[in-house]
Amino acid sequence: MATGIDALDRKILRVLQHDATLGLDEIAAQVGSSKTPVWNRIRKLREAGVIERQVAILDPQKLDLASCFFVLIRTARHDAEWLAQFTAALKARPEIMEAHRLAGEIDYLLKVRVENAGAYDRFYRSLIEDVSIFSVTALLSMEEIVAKTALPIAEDG
Amino acid sequence: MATGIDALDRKILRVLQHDATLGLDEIAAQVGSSKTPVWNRIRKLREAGVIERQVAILDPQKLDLASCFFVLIRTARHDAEWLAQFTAALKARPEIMEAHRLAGEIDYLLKVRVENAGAYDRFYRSLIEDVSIFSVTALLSMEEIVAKTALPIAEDG
DNA sequence: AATGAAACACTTCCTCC
DNA sequence: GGAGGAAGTGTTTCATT
Repeated sequence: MATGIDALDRKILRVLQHDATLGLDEIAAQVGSSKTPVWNRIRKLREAGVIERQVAILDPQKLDLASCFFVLIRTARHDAEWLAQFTAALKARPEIMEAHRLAGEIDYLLKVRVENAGAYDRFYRSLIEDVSIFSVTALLSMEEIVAKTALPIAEDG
Repeated sequence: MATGIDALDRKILRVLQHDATLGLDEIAAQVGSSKTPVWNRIRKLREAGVIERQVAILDPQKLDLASCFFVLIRTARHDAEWLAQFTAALKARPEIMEAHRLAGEIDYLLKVRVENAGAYDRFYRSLIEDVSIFSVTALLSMEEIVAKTALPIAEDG
C-alpha cells in the first residue's frame, strides 16, 4: 500500500495535514530540503491520490451546528437491493459526516452533525421513513475532547 | 452563535470547506460577488475563528492506516483528577482522531486510526495501562461509506 | 537522478476610488 | 463595493552535483 512513499514524503504530508497554507519555502525548511524537490513530491502525492483534497475546517459551534450524534444501526435486511438503497440514502444527507459499515452485531455507525436535538429527531424520522432499519441507538456528544483531521503518520516506514 | 454570518458568508464557507485551493476570482464567481468583498469576508471569518484552519486531507489506505476502530468506553471513576488524567492520555495519542464525552450509559467514544488489528491491540493495551477504565467495546469499520469534513451549512439562516 | 538558483506568471492582500 | 498595484507565491526551466 505504501507505494514508494519515503521518509521525506511522510514529513511533507505531516506538515500539510496540519497546515496547508504554508509556503513552499517554509515547508522545505521544516522538512530539511529545498523548494523544487518538495514541490515535485507534493505534485506526485497529489497525482497518486495520497493527498485527496485541501479544505477549510470550520468551527461547528459558530455555525449553529453544536450537536453531534453517533448513531448505531442494526439493519433489518442484508440483501443487495436494500444495501444500495441504504447507501444512497446515507450519501444524500449532508448531516451525515461519516458512515461506516461495521463488523459485529452493530451493522452501521453514523456521525451526524445537526443544530440541536430537534433537528436530530427530524433527521431520524426522515431516515427511518426512507429505509427499513431494525434498531437505532443514538449517542449524544457532550464535549469534543479531540477533533483531528491529521492521520497518525509514522516517523519511518 | 451565528454572530452576523449572512447568506453570502455561508456561500463562501460552503465553497471553502470543499476546496480551499480555489483562487479568489473563482470563489467570487461561484458565490456571485467580486474579489474584494469576498476577500474581506474570508479575512473576518478567519479572525472570528469560524474558519479554524486549512489542511490537506490524505488517503488513509495509501498510508498503511487502513483500520478504523470506534471505541466505546465506560469509566470506572468520575472524579476530577481521573478526568484530567484521562483527557491528557487521549490528547497525547495521535491514533485517536476523535474523542467525545457522551451523555448516557456509555461515557466516551473514540475514533482510532491504525495500521491493522495488531496495532489496535497495542493501542488498547497501552491505554488501559495508563488509565483505569471500567469497560471497553471496540467496533471495527469494514467500509467507510461516507467521510466528509464539510459541515452541513444551511442555505439561509 | 536529484538539488539549488533564477525567471515567469499568478495570487494574495492592501490602498485608493 | 470596485479597480489597480505592490509584494509575495507557486510553477517552470535551466544549470549543477
